[in-house]
Amino acid sequence: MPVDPKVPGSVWTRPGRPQREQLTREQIVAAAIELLDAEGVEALSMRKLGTRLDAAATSLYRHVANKDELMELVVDDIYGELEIPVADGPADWRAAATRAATDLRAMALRHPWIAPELGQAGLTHVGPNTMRVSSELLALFEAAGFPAQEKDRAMGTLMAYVIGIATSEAAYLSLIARSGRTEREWVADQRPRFDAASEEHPRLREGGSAQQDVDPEKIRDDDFAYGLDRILDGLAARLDA
Amino acid sequence: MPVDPKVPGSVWTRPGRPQREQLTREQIVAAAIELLDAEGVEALSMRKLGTRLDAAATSLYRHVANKDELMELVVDDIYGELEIPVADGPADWRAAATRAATDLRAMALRHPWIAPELGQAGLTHVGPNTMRVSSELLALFEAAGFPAQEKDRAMGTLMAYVIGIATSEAAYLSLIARSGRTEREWVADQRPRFDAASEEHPRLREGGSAQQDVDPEKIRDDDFAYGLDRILDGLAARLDA
DNA sequence: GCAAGGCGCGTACGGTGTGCGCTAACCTGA
DNA sequence: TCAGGTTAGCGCACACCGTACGCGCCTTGC
Repeated sequence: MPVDPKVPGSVWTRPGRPQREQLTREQIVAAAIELLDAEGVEALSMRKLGTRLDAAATSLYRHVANKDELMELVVDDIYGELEIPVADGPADWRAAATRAATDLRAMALRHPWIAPELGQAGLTHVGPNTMRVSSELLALFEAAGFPAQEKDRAMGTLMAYVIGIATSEAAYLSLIARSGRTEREWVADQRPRFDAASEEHPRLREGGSAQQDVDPEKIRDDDFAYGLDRILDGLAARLDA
Repeated sequence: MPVDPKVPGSVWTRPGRPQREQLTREQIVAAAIELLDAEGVEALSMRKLGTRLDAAATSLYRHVANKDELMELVVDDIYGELEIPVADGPADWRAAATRAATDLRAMALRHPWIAPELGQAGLTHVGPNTMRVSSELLALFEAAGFPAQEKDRAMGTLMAYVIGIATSEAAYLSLIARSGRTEREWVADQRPRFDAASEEHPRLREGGSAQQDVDPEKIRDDDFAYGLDRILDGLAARLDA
């Protein structure tokens, strides 16, 4: 006696509201982000997303053209988390750029699945948040004193660095997360395998063994800061010339 | 009267050699690279790959644990295309680093599907070519004069930049390739849409409109070289200090 | 009160990665 | 030379995937 097949329109089964409140784009994007954060990019399927919203998979297509477009919306939504500082002039440019780059990396590590998508978002995604962030970053380099032909390149350099490093870190962290261990445990577990494999490439070992007892998360933070400083040094030198 | 179902062992149907020459890992990897170069990463399926090798999809699993492992092998194979120059000392370090970075970018643009994978190949992939390249790059930074604790970081900075920029470029070029136009045509086609979308972000337009008639490929080359020079400037400054 | 349009959904199609167990060919040792 | 064990290729099947299509309900505008 399945009641499921939806009896016509009995007032009793329909609680005033349309029984199934409207699906919205915002809802869908938000649920997709939840799912992505919780289970990663390969776990996101239209069916699972539908289930999470108490809807059929195909219902989503009324609000989103296809899965690729959904990912574009999702990426743009995440860009909304970013607040790019305003530089008042060359004096505080460097601090502002450091903060912007640090925030961008932090954003990518909060949502590790986003890193590979970030690279693709340059010219091809034109969502409002993506464009706002680009524009604000450009303003930052403009305030720094970069001439019109160079501010794009300077921004591109910084962005490429952050995206590159975040992609690597995110992949590494996802791997660890899937293994169910903490980062420290994982590093310790992998050492023998790593040592054995690097037997004929002794150079690969040196760096790591020196700081065997340092918190791996701090190492990553410091590595990022090191590269960022070098790049800002290089850009600053260009400004002075 | 289908002869297909493999008559027992008649000497006539079996031409001395085992009728179906052995599948090998190398063959599979080579065919996968062909397929990836020709049709991109989302077109690579075990079934298609099997067809290309006149084999059933499941036969591949005798030589490769799963698709992810296949991709690891493929990435390492591509790394084999790289030849990292040797730096004899601080004097020619910069030229060597420039060549290594340029070659790495060229490799990624020859095989656009590889860029997103590159980021993930850091610590998690330990193939022979990947490790050789890492080791040779480290040697390069060592010859430059970076102390032991810093050469890893210096290398990481450069690699992150190249991977970041190559990921963006590869995504952009793949998009264009799928559209069937040349890069120049595509850029021209997109301009109206781009202008409209950037109406409220005028800064986004400036950079592009100045060099409207320059070959877009040259622009990308120059942009890459610009960032590379800034980063090497920053690293060199560190060496001097 | 009625027509029209939007929306959710069931069904279905053509794909995907890959586990399982069969068969036939090969290699080994006696 | 032959028996036995090991291996490689394969057909089948399963559980999933993205998404096109068309039905029927509900809401809205008149």
